[in-house]
Amino acid sequence: MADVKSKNMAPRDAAAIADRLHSAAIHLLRKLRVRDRESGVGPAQLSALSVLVFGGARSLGELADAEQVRPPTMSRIVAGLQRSGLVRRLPTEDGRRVRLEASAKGTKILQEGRKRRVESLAKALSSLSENEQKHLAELVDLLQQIIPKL
Amino acid sequence: MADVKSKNMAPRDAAAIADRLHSAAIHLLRKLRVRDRESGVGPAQLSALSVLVFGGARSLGELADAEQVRPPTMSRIVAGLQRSGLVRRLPTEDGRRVRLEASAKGTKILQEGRKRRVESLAKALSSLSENEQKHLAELVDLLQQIIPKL
DNA sequence: GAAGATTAGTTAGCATAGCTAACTAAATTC
DNA sequence: GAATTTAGTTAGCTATGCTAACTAATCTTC
Repeated sequence: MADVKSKNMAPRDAAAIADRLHSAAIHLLRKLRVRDRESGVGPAQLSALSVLVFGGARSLGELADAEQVRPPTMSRIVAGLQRSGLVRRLPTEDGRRVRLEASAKGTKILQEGRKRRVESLAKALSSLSENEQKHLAELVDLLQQIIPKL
Repeated sequence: MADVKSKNMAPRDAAAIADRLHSAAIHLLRKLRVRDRESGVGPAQLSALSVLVFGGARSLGELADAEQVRPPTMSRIVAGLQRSGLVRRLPTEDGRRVRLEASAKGTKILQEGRKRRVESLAKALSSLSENEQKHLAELVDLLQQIIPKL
């Protein structure tokens, strides 16, 4: 097919994509939540923990920025993580700041959750062709590229 | 040019994909939430309303299934929608069931939200190439295929 | 170096949303 | 007609989001 550069994304297609992407994200998370609940850690806590585990230690404000929530919200999320022994707070030279880092237990719990998600995803992916599976992997890159621009 | 990194999906990459998809969905929704808040309707209410607007009227239990939440949760979501005049409840032949349908106001609010999301998405998409934009639409197709299998 | 301004984080208080358990009311089954 | 099943609600818990207002530490400014 002579598909060409002139084929632009018509405005009405953008609307459909936006709606479907929105809806897909909501329902994807609802499904994954089922498995994540096995960890006994809430979704916001799990996501914040994942930043610390994969991205390294940082301050509360930095973590709030990374998670796109307000400081009071992150303050409570971290309090929960600390109460469960998944995160440690260490003092810094700047007496106002705290340094947050994942504990061994926190790292372990996160990796177990990761394993469960991979299981679920692998099962779901098995309904797609090899090609589609590889394609999906590439497409997640695109999603990650546009999120910071939203 | 600027083509997505073409790497194979080795088994160990499945973990990375699962994590990134999970994280991308979380952060996508956090971004969209900012715009959605302008509607004055919460995310769960907005999503349920969208099912009624685009999918048509149905019972509370059916709506709960579509949204993958428990009946008590949907009961409260619908109560909020009704309180705001976005949804109507009508009796059915089966006295236990209710028929839920979006009101004109509900439909209008949803479409305004859709417009805002499209604006945001279109802006973000503008940083991608033509080709990448088309690919993103395919990603949504794949996501919609795998979500029911999760 | 003290007064004031800024910055980091917490506390308080409100709303939404998720769950389970236990209830009411209607329909179906026996 | 009694018992069971089904649809939805109510009550009560937890987690997450917000803003406003606070404390404490640091930085600025004179």
